[in-house]
Amino acid sequence: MYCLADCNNFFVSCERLYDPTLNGRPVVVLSNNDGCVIARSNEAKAMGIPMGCPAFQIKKHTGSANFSQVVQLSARHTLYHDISLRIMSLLGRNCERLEVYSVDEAFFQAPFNDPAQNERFLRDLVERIYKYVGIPVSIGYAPTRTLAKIASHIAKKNPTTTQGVYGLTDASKIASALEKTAIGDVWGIGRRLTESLHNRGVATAAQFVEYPTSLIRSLYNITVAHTHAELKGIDCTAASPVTIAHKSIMNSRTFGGLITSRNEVQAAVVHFAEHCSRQLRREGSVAGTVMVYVRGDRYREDVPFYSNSCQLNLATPSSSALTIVHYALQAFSCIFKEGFAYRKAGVMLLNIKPEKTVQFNLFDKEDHNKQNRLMQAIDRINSRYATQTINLASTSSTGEWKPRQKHLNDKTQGCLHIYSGMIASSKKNKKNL
DNA sequence: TCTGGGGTCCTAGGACCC
DNA sequence: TCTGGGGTCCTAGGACCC
Repeated sequence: MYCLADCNNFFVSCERLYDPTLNGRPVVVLSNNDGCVIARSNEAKAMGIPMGCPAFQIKKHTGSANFSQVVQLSARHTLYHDISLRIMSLLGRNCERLEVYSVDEAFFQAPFNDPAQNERFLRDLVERIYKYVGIPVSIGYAPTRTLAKIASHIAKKNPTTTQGVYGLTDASKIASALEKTAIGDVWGIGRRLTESLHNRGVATAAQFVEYPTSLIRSLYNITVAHTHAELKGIDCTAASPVTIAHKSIMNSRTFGGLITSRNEVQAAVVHFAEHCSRQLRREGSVAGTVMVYVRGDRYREDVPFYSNSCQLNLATPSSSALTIVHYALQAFSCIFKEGFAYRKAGVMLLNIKPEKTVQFNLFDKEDHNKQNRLMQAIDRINSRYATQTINLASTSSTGEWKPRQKHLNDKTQGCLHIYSGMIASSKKNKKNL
């Protein structure tokens, strides 16, 4: 049996943890640059604010009377990440074969064969997460991951009857859940597939399951066939590895405004490249390819649009910031054109492999070791003091490219310091967790 | 005025090989 | 008139996820 633990309205719940005045109010958290809605409280959902809605369109959905009630907050991803780590580590200590799927979701195996025992164990888990971390969580369990997803939705939508835990444990429960699940709400069925299935008269998960497997396979691809099988209770993901190394690492931002200065866009690219290389080192990997892209504003019709990307292969795979930045700058100079206004840029690392598996030749090896020691020293200093204590000289800029964050919550400013204190003090209670 | 960021997997089609 | 067949590898683009 697969269990799925899913945090309720995660980013909003994190904000409420440090600012209880947000409880009971319609709250939305906005993406970088305060662009789109990426999390909503139940109250905000009830007002009809859709996920991904551009911030300036919120009013259209709520009406002007309700709009004044809505609290908009700029995202604080560092905080959310830290809270996520606490939840995941609590789950890891209590559950078998934990697979962290995203910042607010994780799969694990149900510990018992008996449904009543599982139910008790999972309810206790939900209570403990709320007690020790303060975040409400829903847990669903079922024979496959896709069904566990549906079960967790049911738990989330019916908190009073389920107390946050719901199991699809027998055929009749599964059949009734599939009938009530719209096809577009099934994990793996997105907008395009929903449209296509609607055209074939398939509106619910139950109708989808009725479709013959051979027909699904001939009309769609293997991924859709897997989703189809999983809804029937056939596990298609058992062979997937528990720990998954990244195959690509990306860092990019939409700028706070339109930028024409070469220096400023270049500073952003250097910043992204450094950030990517830091993550690469954390994972003990090296990259063989660096890709850089720049683009204008796709929504503005009054300024000429330009978009381009360049990919370069490294002579020897590396994780050194010096090397990655060097190649990123080379790629950047191939695609940057004066006379255009830029709105976004990004760096992507590809051909990633574990450092241990790479063969260096004698001369590379020496250089590699030298740079490695330098990077380790810089990483140590930055992790001890602050991320930007030491950085490359080429990153200095006026910061014009940095995204806007107009809606940071004053009450959660500095909460990371409080938070570190909580972690330290919680160590005393470790055996209770 | 204002429209995010970071990933994965699959497929079709082209290039190339014998 | 008739212009192979089978295989691999790579890439771009589409679709999906949170």
